[in-house]
Amino acid sequence: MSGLMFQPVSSNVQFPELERAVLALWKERRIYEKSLEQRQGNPKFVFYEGPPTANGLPHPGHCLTRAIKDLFPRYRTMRGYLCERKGGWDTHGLPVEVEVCKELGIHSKEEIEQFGVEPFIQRCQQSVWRYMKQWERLTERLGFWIHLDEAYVTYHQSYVESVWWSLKRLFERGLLYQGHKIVWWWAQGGTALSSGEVGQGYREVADPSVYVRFPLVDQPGTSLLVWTTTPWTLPSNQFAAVHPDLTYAVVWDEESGQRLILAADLVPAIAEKVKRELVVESTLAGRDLLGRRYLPPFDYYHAADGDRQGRLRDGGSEVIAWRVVAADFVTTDSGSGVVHQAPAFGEVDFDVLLAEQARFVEGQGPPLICAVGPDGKFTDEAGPYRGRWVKEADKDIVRDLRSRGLLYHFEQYLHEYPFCWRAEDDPLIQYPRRSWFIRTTRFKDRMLANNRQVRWLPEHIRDGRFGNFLESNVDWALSRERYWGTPLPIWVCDQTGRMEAIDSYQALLDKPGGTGFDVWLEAKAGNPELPEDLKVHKPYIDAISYDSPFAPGGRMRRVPDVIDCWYDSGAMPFAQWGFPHAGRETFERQFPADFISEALDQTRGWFYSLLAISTLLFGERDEASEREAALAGGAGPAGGEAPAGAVEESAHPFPHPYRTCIVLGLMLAEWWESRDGKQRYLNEDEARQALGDQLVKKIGKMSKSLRNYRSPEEIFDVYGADALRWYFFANQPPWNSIIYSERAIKDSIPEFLLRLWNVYSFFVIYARIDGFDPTGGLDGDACQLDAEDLRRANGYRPVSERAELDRWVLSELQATVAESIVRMDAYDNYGACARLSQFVDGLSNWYVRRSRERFWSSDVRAADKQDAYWTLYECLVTLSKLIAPFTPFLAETIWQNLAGVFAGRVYESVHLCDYPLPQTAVINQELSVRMGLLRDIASLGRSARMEAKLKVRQPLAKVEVILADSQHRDWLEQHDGLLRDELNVKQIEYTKDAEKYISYQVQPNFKRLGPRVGRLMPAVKAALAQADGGRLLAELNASGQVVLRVEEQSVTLDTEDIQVRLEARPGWVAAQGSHCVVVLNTELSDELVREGHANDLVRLIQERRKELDCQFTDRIAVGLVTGSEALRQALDEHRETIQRETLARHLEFTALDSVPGAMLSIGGHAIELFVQVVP
RNA sequence: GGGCGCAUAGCUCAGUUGGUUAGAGCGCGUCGCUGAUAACGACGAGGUCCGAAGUUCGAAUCUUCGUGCGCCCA
Repeated sequence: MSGLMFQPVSSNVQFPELERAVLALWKERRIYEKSLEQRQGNPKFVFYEGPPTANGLPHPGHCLTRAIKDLFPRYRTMRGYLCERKGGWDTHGLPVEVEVCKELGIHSKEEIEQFGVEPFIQRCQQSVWRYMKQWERLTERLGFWIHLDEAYVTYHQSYVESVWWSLKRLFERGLLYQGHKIVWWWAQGGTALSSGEVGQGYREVADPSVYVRFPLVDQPGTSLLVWTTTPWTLPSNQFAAVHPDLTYAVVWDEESGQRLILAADLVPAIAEKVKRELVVESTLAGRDLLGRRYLPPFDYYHAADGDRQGRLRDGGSEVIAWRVVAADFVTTDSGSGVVHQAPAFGEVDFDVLLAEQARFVEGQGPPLICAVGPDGKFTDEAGPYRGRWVKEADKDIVRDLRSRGLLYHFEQYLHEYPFCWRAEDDPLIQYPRRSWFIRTTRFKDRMLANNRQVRWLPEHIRDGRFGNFLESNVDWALSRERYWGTPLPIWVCDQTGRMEAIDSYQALLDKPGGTGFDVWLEAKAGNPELPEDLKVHKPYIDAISYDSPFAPGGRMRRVPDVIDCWYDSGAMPFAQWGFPHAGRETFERQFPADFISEALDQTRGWFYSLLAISTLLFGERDEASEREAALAGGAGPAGGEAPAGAVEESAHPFPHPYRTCIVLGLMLAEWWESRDGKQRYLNEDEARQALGDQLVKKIGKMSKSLRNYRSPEEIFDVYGADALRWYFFANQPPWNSIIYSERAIKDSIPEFLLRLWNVYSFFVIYARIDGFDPTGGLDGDACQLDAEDLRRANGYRPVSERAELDRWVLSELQATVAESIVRMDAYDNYGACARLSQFVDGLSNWYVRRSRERFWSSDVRAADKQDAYWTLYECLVTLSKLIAPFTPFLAETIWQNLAGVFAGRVYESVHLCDYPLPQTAVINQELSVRMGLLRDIASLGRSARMEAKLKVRQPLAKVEVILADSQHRDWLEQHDGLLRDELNVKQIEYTKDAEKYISYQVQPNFKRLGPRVGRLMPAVKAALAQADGGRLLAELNASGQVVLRVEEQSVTLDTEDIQVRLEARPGWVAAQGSHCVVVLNTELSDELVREGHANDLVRLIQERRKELDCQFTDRIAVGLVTGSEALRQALDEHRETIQRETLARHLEFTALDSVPGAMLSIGGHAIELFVQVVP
């Protein structure tokens, strides 16, 4: 015996307090580290951390991600895998620059340059960690075990050089190229905006809406009628687009004396606009217009190139521009059905240009025309408009068109248009920028093949959102004209324009004639605090140049761009280890990931960047693609350098870089506000108090500015991390959108945590009273307190020798173990939680409830009592392991106490234990069914009592139970003690022939009969319903089958082909369930009534004990004064029971002088009750 | 405009391969229990399973169309 006792358990549990103690324990004993050390050499479970940006406060959504990211690694670790968890931080990108700009009170790139790129990126580097402490605190408090101190950081030199290596590989294989990209451009600031930023800046504005005539070259007097809302793009016009399948009309406009061509469907609308009749002369298909030449409204380019022809790839030649082309995006929703194309200022227009260029022999197609400079002002090529800000020139352009008779109609047009979110008076324009691209489109099929191997949860992501996204893949626009990011490692020869990629700082140092390294060295000398990692960043890296290998005297200088920070994050599988410059082995070991998880918004973010980069770099070998890649390499900008031989080494079979990906739903906020929306509350009660009924419940996006959610810290402090975790895991599959509802989080406490706590507390209270000691006889190492270990202890009897209830609950326990494993192996935390919850409910509301008396029994040594302790102990210890990945704090608290009595002979933390394996021999399916039936009967009995208004304290003489199926009857009869007790009746009778109480309704077993009788089903159903159920059953029981005549056919049914329902006949106090009917005998004898009175008194005394704050073991004296002789006799008759139940040493029918009495009533008789604690 | 998803009780959500009494929690009502109790438990009321059409002996579940909402893209 250890001599140790379980620590007393507070019934007033404060989970947050317990959790803080657990955190301290983990830290002090290095439990997380030990959980890894213990699994060294075991199979790997590879987890990748999707790097959060520490450039903002963590919010509740991050709690969900981090909770799920903790759950499965914890689970797998307990299952014996080695799951290393390396943290990571995403540190580059525009958001960081914006943060710093805010701090400096500046906006534009110009201002950044004035401030100085060097101090700017130094500030970016410092800014990144601003919220680090909060992130770390949240991570730890939530119980997310991950190595933060060894986290990868995307701006670190080793990380950047890994990224460089990968880009060099792509470059050398011809997969990195320069092209144009049409971006939303903030001309005043000289920068492109991300789609997120653009989305923030939409406002409704009035813009000109103009209908312009484009006269046809070969048909004087006839014009295309072209619509645009951006007149300033007209000088850069290159084409007019029609839909080939639309019908176009040639109309005669009397007033202008012109023929116009426009979509036939739009003729009435246009006629109404110009308020005159347009006579349709003829119609033609859009395709018939293709190739027709027109005169653009401005001839700045047309004057020189209007007749220029180019050779086509397919032979022949064509004019390069100013003709009608086909485009699918043309509709008749608005405009004229003929669309002005200025490829420089619209993405779809640009695609049209690319398609046109592709038709021509290289170099002979249409160039990109752009009469606007990056400052948003017209260039010299735009004649009189040169130097004018485009939006301001609109008016003059319209005036000009009108004066030349080209303007057909003008109006104002209200629409949403984006403005710069940092300078709200500045409209954005679409504008072409030189940009670097990764040729991902060439790998579309391989990405799709890779994607098909990934296990997506939910499954529809694979072929749905993500699959579709891959299908519509466009080349990855990689470069950013910004400052704080991984520099694009391309150096260009200033003589020949030829380029090469660099994969490390050392490679630069090794280059002949290298200069510019001193810029960094001087900066470092001036400020020794500067992190070494900054030397691979702008502006230091830009200073480095070296001798060109391509031309004598030429110098190699870096392109100015940095890269998209999504590329950084997608490179993490190898870059986190510095691969291939370092960490080769680790990378091979930790690739691919078994499991990743992020929210849905990462579909086009991290999920894509990971898959794309991985497929391009490590894709399966496939000869066709290799050939293609080699070919592309030949056409690449470096000019035909053969790819280095590294791909073959690192080809991996799909899927990679992740095998399983849980896509989490978005998290929504819940709040209440006044009808006018001015007052906002996070809590319904508060809202109700302030607003009365004038409140509106809102569910919507979380918003920092609305402050419509509570901070995670507050939730932790009030309810605890386990409550939040359980809410996340148990309330919905993780991919559903989830409402961050304080109420719901709070509710997860009584539903699960508190219920389990109460069972645990119950156990400890009695174990302490009775001195139950599991360590007795259990010498040596008790390991993790498995059944194997416990078996050796004194008083632990084989399960088969224990009471039915014990065998039942242990069977349920093992079934729960089995199912939890199946579910969790399938990443189904929701299903696992449901099963765990169901078990705890059974444990609390059936096992403990029905076992109470065993724990109260005064015979401490009795085997039955010992069995009860062992059973409950095993359930709780096993549960603490089962719930450990879900609610690690509660699990640890329970383990520390229940296993703590072994003082050093068991694992020091539940998180070092193995996840339990099911003892299948203990699972008893039949017992489970039978106990279920028993509980059903109990429930029906209570229902019937309720209906008859007979409270449970009033004993009844008898209930009768009629079963639809007699299969389990014998067993039920033998085990009716539980039921008698639960229903408080003297006798339970299973009536065989019960036609007195019920009628039988026979229904077909649809599932079984469906395939056999098919169309006859309704007739069979009717025939069965009409038949005399009792006779039918009797026949079936006698002969095993029955023949039915239905629609001239005979159908033979056996016992399995039917389902019997029972219906209680009216006139009885009864309740019917699907399998049985319970009938109550409501006759009350005097004797029963007297017993009821005694029960009433017991309850009154217990209540009094509680008021007096009695200890569970306190003995009392009871005094009773009543004027009713009948009541006095009744109580006297049961005095033994009363005294036993209430631990009353004395019970006298006199007042106790030393304490005040309480005036009460039993069965309508007044009684005064005195209770006093006695020593 | 396209893609994906969602729509089930007053609220938040489950619902296995289609099988005939559609579930849980909260809230509400009634009652009970209290020697586990910031409690807990039982019982009850509460459903056109968004609408329409179809497939089928049978549809919340499968198909098509529509409506509304959300997300992503244009």
